[in-house]
Amino acid sequence: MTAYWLVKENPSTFSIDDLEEHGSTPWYGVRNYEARNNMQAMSEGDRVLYYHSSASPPGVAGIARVVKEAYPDETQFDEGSPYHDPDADREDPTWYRVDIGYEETFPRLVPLSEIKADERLSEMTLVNRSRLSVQPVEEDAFEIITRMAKG
DNA sequence: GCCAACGTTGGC
DNA sequence: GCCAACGTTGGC
Repeated sequence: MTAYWLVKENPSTFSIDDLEEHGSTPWYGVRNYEARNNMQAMSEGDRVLYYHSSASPPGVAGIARVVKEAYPDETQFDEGSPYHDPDADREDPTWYRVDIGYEETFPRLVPLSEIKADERLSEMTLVNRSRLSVQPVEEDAFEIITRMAKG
């Protein structure tokens, strides 16, 4: 069964236009346990809201898809990487990534302010736990936001 | 650029 | 195991 997620990225680092251009990308560098656990729970084909954080305005820019399920994030072993983790063990990696593929760019960005203002979305993790960068989304919320983008 | 929120680290 | 200090995220 398809599940729904939301991932955040600063668009000056990797926007949805960059994702469209590349087709897909490894989602590396996540160093938060809960976010990692969420990635490990993803299945190929799951749908993902692509959120632009630290943008003006911040909001959901489009839809992506899980194209490869969780596998070890090599950057944890790379001493030259900002994501290097000196405690990481090759036999039992700490950090994982998934691959995310481009699906569509919304005709307009759905700003965080509108999501916060909509009572139906008041339970969203995005609204209540602003710092979690990979989070599950209810199917209803996914549909509501998709409709807001096209409505 | 500021600063509140909050996850993580580390001393005890 | 508690909790203060610290660092980072991310909205504004």
